Amino acid sequence: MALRPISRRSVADQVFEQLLDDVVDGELPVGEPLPSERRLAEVLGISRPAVREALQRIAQTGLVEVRHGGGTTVRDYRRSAGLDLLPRLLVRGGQLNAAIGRSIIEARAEIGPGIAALAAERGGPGLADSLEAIVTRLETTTDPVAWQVGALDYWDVLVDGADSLVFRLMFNSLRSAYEPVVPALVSILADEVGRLEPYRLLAAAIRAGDAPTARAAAVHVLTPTGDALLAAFAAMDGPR
Amino acid sequence: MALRPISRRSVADQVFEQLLDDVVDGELPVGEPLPSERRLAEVLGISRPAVREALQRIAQTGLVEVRHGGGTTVRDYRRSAGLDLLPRLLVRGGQLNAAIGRSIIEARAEIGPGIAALAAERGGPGLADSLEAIVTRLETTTDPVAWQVGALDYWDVLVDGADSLVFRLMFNSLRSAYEPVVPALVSILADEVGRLEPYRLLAAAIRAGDAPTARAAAVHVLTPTGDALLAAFAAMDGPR
DNA sequence: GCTCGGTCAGTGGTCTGACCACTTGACCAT
DNA sequence: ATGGTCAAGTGGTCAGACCACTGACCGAGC
Repeated sequence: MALRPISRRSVADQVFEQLLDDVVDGELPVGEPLPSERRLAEVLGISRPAVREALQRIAQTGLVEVRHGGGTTVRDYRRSAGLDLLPRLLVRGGQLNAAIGRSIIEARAEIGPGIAALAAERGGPGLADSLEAIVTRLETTTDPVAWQVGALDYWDVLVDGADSLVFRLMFNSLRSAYEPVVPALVSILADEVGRLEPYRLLAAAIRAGDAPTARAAAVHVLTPTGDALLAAFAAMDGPR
Repeated sequence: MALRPISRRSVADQVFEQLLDDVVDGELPVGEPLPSERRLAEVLGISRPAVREALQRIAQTGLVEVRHGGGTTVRDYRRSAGLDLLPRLLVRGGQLNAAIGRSIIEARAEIGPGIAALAAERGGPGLADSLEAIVTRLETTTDPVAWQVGALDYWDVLVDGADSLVFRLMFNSLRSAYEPVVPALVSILADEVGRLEPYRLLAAAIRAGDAPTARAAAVHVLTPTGDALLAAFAAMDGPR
């Protein structure tokens, strides 16, 4: 008997997601005033506090602007939203958005080497030890999903070593977008599972404190999976 | 007569900021359960819905975890918060945090050239036109704050040209952290105002569709101000 | 002695209905 | 044209109540 956990979204959660979708899909055009809180509560058949909680969260995300006495208006999320929105954009309605995925891979390819270089300058041998410990753990990991998550842990440690809060927060945002879709992507990445050599080389460069080499090694860590994913996303998009 | 707009924070806003500060400062240790909503409402002398709105926003930011029936616990914001937290970290209690500032400059130096390269590949002459229009506008700008904001507009357009949603959202987060502190930093950047040549060269590389040159040009755009700010931040930190 | 299944206090989730504070626009007096 | 007044509609806040859930406790049963 294979039971699945019951999902029990709170009312405010559902309103939040519904509003988010409507804004991102453009069903609520930019500049458009939202229905009043009372009206939303009435239409949705819920209480006003529930509407407000959802609305405040939407505002926190930068998708709408709430003005006391002046109504609530839709903002252009491309201009006003932050990176925290990314997870919700990558997968919406259970579907994975290929264009967003492509963008993530591009950004990762650009940022990853920089993180590796900083980590090489600041990490020291202790960091290299931690990285190699993860590589050793990956050696005995056969489940491909667990392997990918382990690779994320490798980067997690690396980002810590870079000692840069901005990169840390960026990584958090990217990770929380990427991690949930790993199971869906794992078949694409099957060939990469077990390729530990690039990770070892990167750890060695970190140990040596050699930033340029670390930068180059990071490229070799990222490129194979990046290319595989880009190809898959291109296929998903279909011939345009 | 120089009038300043009246700031009129809502109750929920104040609770939000107070909780955020307490979490970031570590006054509420990670893993610690928060007081219950009822208790918070009582202690703060406000209603429970107001507490809840603040709490939901804090949870949206990733600083706490709320479990139905199980209380609310503090999370490690370095692991769970996203880049949206950055503006609130850079300036807190009216004070500018030098370590965060340094981190922002580092990240900008790493990401900016990548954006320029992508923009060169994808932008085309139209993008170069827009960029040069901004440069022309900057020529006649004497107010240093306005000049810095104009420079941000330049990057805004450039990011659009890169056609990457991830970089777009990153830029939004960085900009909303940086822009509010421009007035405070403008004296440090006084020497840079009017240095338009790097911006012109970058626009030219974009027009030529020459990604490597654009990347190098971006470095020359970013380095002078970056170095000046890093020096200033180091001075703020004092001799360690 | 151990596990299982209730029980219950405390927590977050939701609702109702009321009032306050603010913005907006129309209208009016100056 | 300017500024004052007012009413309608909006978001902000409050109080109190009830529902749904978690976690710890505890006794019955093996």
